Amino acid sequence: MSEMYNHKVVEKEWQKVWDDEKAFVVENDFTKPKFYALVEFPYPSGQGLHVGHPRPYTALDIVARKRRMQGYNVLYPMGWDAFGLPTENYAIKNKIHPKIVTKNNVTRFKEQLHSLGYSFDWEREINTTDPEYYKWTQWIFLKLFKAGLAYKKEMPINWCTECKVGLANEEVVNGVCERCGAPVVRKVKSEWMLKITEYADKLINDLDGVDYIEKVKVSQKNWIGRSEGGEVDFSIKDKEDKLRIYTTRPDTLFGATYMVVSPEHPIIDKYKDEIKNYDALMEYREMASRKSDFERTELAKDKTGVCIDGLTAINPVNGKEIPIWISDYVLMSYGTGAIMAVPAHDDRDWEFAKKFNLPMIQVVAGKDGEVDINEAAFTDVATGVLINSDFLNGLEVKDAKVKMVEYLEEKGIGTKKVNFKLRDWVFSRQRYWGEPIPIIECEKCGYVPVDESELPLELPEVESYMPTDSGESPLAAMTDWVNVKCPCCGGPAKRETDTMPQWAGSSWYFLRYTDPKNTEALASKEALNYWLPVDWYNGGMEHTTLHLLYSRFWHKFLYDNGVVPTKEPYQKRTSHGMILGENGEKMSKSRGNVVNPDDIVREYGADTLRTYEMFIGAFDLSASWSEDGVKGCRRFLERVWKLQDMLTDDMGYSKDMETKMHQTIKKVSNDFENLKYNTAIAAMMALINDFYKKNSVTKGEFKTLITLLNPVAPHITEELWKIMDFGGRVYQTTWPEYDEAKTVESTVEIAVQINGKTKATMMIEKDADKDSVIAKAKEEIADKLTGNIIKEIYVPGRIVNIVMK
RNA sequence: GCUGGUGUGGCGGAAUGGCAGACGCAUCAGACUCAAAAUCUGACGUGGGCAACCACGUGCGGGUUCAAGUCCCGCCACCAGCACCA
Repeated sequence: MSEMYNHKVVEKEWQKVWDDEKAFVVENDFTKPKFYALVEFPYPSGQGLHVGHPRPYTALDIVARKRRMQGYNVLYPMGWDAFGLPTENYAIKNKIHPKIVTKNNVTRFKEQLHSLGYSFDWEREINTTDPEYYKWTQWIFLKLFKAGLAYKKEMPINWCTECKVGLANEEVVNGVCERCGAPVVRKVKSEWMLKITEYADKLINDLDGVDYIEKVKVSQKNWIGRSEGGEVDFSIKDKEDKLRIYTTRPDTLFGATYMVVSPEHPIIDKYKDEIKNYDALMEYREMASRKSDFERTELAKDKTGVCIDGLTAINPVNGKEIPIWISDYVLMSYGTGAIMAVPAHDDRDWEFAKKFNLPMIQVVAGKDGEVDINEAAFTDVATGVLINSDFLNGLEVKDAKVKMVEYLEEKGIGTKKVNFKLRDWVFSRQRYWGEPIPIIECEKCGYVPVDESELPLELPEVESYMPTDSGESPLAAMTDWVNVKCPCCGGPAKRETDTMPQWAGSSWYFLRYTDPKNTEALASKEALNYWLPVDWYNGGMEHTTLHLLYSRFWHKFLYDNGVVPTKEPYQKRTSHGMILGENGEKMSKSRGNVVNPDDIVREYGADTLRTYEMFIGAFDLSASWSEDGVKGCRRFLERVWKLQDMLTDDMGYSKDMETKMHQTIKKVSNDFENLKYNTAIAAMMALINDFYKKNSVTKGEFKTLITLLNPVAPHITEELWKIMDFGGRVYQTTWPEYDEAKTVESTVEIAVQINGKTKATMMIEKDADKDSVIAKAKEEIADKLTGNIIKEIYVPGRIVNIVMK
């Protein structure tokens, strides 16, 4: 009898062997086919690893291990996205330097990951807070600056009242801070911005060439928000100036009955003296600016506004005079900050017109059926036909749009125009624990980049990391560090004291893994040419419009500057679902449903945890934790272990198992590549159930099973391999092959149906001809063939269906 | 409101248009045991029947098809993301 399986001993033992043998250290051997698998590197928080982390890590570890066995040179690296607020806050609270906090957290995380037996190449470990790493983050920033894509701007920013830091639009969720949940208010500050909008078109178009799961592509496209329309100039009565608007519905121009400009629109100040109700407008503007984003959206249902008394616009297509209003539903930051209002065909304009009793003109009719614009705006572009619109009458909406734009261009009063929702990236953070922005501000020379030779510009040691209410970074108090000579003119100058956001270091980390110790460049050309693009990148959906978009932007910029060889960083992107608590709710301390992976590893073993997380359900859907499920997976591994006691010496497959073996190899091989880990494991469970039924397994069958299972449960399978004396290691063996011909049974059971309902089953030779199968089927159900047979259907190897009346 | 996704036993979940419920969990029974646990074996959608068998079953209502969980049309519920973007 075999000994009991002791995961504590076995797992430690093999983790040490893999380390000693440098089993997963990858060389830049450019002659072998490469496979670059990437998972999002974690933020090393004080809480340690969560059971959610192993799900994606195990999934790609399985693929990485399998691909190695298939002869690929596999890069599967890991590192630390270690700048960030929680570390800084912890440091402030406990008066420990963030550097030390980070180091401790990284040590803990690394031990935990190590205990799970991942095949990461730890010699390529990177850390975004390492000056040798962030030297290149700063280098990329300087390149962006020199290319005019980094600029400083006075702007209202999203200010988190709790973190005391400016946030990117993407970090504000429902008007509160994504991280701490405190309200976000507007605050005007001078901030570094990155012109991601310059790449808006490429970021959308190049999605066509990559293999991302559909929902990621869709949400990136929605976030970038490309819309096609036109800009039109409306004259202002008795004035030189024109009021330019943006619209996606140029076809409805004849239906414009008033205009609305944003409360901040410059036209108001320009004609201050002629506007009779200027004070009222100012009051409205003041009120609008005081509202937080949250309040603005909360109050969205109720439209507010003031009519400008003293200015009148003229509709350029029919010369009609129409009033100009201000309202906060028109945003200065999108389009031109002014719109033409067509209440009959736009929901927002309709609400506004209803509230202020403004006229409506219907210019689009339903193709068939009446449309009552007094009930609601008619916005259906698919079926609408133009009316009351002079030369557009009778045209469908899409043709009318084209014709109107042609007309406007011809008359010189408008042009075709594409707009995006995407805004430039707010890149400044008023914090200590981030990459210093390598810029010096000189009164004479303006913003001067730090010379490349001085990189990395290291974070100075400061006394206090406390953020300030004034909105300045803690670095601002470091006068020795701040006051420098201008590299340009030698005069007195000051360093930038804002730091970069956490997204900076993670925007290019996958490049560094290809050549992590390079001191001359962020990575060598050879390494980049060989390894890029990342073949398979898995990460959370929550990063779709943040990290994923930002890193694609940086990569495209680097591509345009000849630094990287591919347009896109990632060839394939998948996303895992969340792991919920036993009660089906999100795991959190306050809900008391948190499972600690260390406990599971201690009690059941890493292999069990890995197997369970892969078996739990469809990879992309969220799944609830179940300790009973964990036990079931442990039981499965023990059943594999105990197969040792039913071995026969045969190194091949037994005759009755041959088909099943080939089927299983095929299923497992395919499922591992297609995120169907649960069914791959189910297939292996079914296989060993067969061995148990026979109480017998050949050495050949066992060897194949061990190899197939190895990517999921690497420790127990290495141990079994050693006990069996199969030679070498599982990780060095080759992946089993299957013979397609042998995956098909020679005799198969098929169903016999009458009118689609199964009445019997029977065994047939797989290549028996139709007539004999049907004849046999009729015999099988002879007593039930009571009516007239209309049709006889035979789907080879599947089913016979007799259609009867 | 818009976009995407999901809906199948007591539970987690399987099913290239071809025998719905693989695999696992829980439950029940048997074997082993003085006993329990563990382990092994078996049963396990619902209703009816001693039975062989019959009927009904994949959120709801229609449709296509010899055949629908799967395809089409119309709904409902839940989850996620976006949301005054003209």
